[in-house]
Amino acid sequence: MKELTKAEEQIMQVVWEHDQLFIKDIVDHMPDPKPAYNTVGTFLKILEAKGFVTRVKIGNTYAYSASVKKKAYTQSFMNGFLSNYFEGSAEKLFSFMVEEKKLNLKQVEDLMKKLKDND
Amino acid sequence: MKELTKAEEQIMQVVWEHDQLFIKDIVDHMPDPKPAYNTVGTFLKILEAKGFVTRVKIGNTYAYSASVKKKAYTQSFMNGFLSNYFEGSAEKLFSFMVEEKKLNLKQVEDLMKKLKDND
DNA sequence: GGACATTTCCGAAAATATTAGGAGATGAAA
DNA sequence: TTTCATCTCCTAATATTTTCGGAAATGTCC
Repeated sequence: MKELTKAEEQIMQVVWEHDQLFIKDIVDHMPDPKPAYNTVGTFLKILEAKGFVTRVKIGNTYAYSASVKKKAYTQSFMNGFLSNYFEGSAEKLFSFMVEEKKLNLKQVEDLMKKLKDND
Repeated sequence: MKELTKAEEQIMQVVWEHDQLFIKDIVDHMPDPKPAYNTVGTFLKILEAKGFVTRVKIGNTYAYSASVKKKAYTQSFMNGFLSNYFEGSAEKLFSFMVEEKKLNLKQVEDLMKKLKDND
């Protein structure tokens, strides 16, 4: 899976939030300082070439939507993160989060109960 | 905390693995294709300016070591990852890892026992 | 001392990423 | 039908990142 650059990722974050949207909608949803309309257009072309978005003509203009799901990208991004910082081990990341107080054990227990019920 | 670019990060990964080392040692530890000696030197200068490494003169040459600990950088990198992909929630990342079969519940239970004992 | 290897420092070329303007097309508004 | 706004496509400037060569300094080996 191709990687996203910072600016590309920002666009994708907006695209992922919506089913389908026009360039101007993307601009609207971008955080300030908003990029120029054409800047977003350029990135969408790049993202289309990389296979991250597709567009369809609606009326006389194009609407864009994500072709790579956020989940899939997250997955691959996480694998990189795991391999660079945790020797590829999710357990190590888990322990790290507990140590760093991102997760506390009580929360984990509750979550585990819920997850077990989903089995 | 400043961000590392891809190439800078690769250097840091090597520096983090060792207490202190010379440019040529870093080159040796880089994955193929190994960068030129001077390329590594340039990155070390950048990394020093960014505050990630320090150097001390040993004999007539410089030895480098990390001034930002891997743990600290991991922490800040993870926060970015969490906020971009999990609305800042470590619980969501945890659930994601379980769903994606990176973690299974048995492993987590075992780990939790260990972590509790450390309290 | 002269040849060779290593290191440092400076500078810049090459590659990549980011930003956006201009021109033409198209449709809507007066 | 002229004018205005919007959208697309093409193009290129700018900024950042990545890569490394050249020259000077220093030490080593005969």
